Amino acid sequence: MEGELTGQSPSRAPLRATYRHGDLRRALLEAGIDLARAGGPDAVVLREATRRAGVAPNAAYRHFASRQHLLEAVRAAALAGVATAMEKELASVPRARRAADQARAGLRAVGTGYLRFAQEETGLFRTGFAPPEPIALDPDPAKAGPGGLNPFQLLGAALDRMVEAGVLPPERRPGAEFLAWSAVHGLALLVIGGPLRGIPRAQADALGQRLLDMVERGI
Amino acid sequence: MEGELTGQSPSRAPLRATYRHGDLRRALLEAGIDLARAGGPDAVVLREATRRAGVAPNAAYRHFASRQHLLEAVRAAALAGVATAMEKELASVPRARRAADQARAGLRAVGTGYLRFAQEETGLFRTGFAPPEPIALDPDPAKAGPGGLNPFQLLGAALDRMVEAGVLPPERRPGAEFLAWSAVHGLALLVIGGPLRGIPRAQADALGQRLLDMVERGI
DNA sequence: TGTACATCAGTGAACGCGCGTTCACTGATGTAC
DNA sequence: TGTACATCAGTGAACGCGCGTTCACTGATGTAC
Repeated sequence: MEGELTGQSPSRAPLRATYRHGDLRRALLEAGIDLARAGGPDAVVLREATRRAGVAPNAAYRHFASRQHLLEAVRAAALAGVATAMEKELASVPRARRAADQARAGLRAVGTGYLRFAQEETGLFRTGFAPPEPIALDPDPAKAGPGGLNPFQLLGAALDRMVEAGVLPPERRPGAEFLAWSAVHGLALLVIGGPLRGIPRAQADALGQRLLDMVERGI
Repeated sequence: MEGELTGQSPSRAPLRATYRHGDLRRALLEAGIDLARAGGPDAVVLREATRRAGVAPNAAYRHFASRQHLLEAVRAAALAGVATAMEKELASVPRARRAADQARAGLRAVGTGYLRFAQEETGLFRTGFAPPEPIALDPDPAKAGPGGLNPFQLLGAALDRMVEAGVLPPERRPGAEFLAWSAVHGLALLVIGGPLRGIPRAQADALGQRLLDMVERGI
């Protein structure tokens, strides 16, 4: 190996002054996230992650039992990113006079955050929701945003608030998250990899709002 | 190579009496479809297709310029399958008295066919709509059902009939296919690879109908 | 009807690829005395 | 405060894998004469 401990490794590895890395787990995870960001789930490659961390390929096994485990950690981070985008959108909702308007705006914000993340972080989004592995949205904190809720929980909470505000009849509440989620998820995919790929951002956003109109009216 | 020309090749290759195969292109395409059916797009592997056709690996290059071209042909077949499922559902719609009901039932049928195909032919569905390649729904006849229309065109036609029947205001028609498609596409993915994976068929169908209610009401 | 020949579908062997993963190891670290 | 030692994070080399693809070839077919 050229570059020994202190030298530069072949590809964009950070300098390292010591034999020990210091925080290899984090470094690998972050390399994995970068890879996913740029190329989606298939781009999350163990060897490349170790290369970027400036470490031998097998060093990864001190921190992840297999490539699959690294990928899982990256997916959790991606979902946390979705949650964070939703929370950000929620936080920017202006305070409404009527509770009904407030609740509706909340659901919109959740959907908008989801769509925004899909568009701005396509690779991560695809990694978070990559088939064929099932999407597991358990309450794992690794999948949550700063507020502690994961994307699915944020959506559920928004719907709960709609029921409380009297905008959504309680008998329609059960399962409603799947209807809303379906619509938004589908549009996200059509925009990032479907026939709508590459349409101007403004147009995509307009379509997103129209879709949210449909959900609000039809749910 | 064991088995020479007339013998059996290693894995499930059909007997072959002659040096020439006869219809290798079709055989490879069908092997590719079987592979996609069982394992999605990544399972469409050139070497395995040739194995199944009982032919040397490089023989494929007489008929497909590369693995990508074979995959493209398989994807077209998958989309044609979606169109066929839609047409089948459309054909089973009972004749309604009012044009409005008829038009609404048509849109429902299109959506139902789509969801049914996703559930019954998951691997092919995923192949048809696999990222990261963009979904290209041009009027290629290879992507059409027996009626000559591809899935996107069938959806558009159903929406046109809704406008004619006065169920959908004409000013809402432009872009409406993307709203409807988003909802149905999203649900399909949640059911085949998402948190709804593995729910009982009846329940999935019920959710599908509820989703179509939402679309009908909200579009 | 028979023969020579061009065509081109399929053969057989080989390539380089990067991957995930295993092995026996080495050397930095922090802790117990 | 100094030293011996256990721990275990990272090393270096190697593996087998199946893949897509290229090469120079061979032999079945149909066509022109």
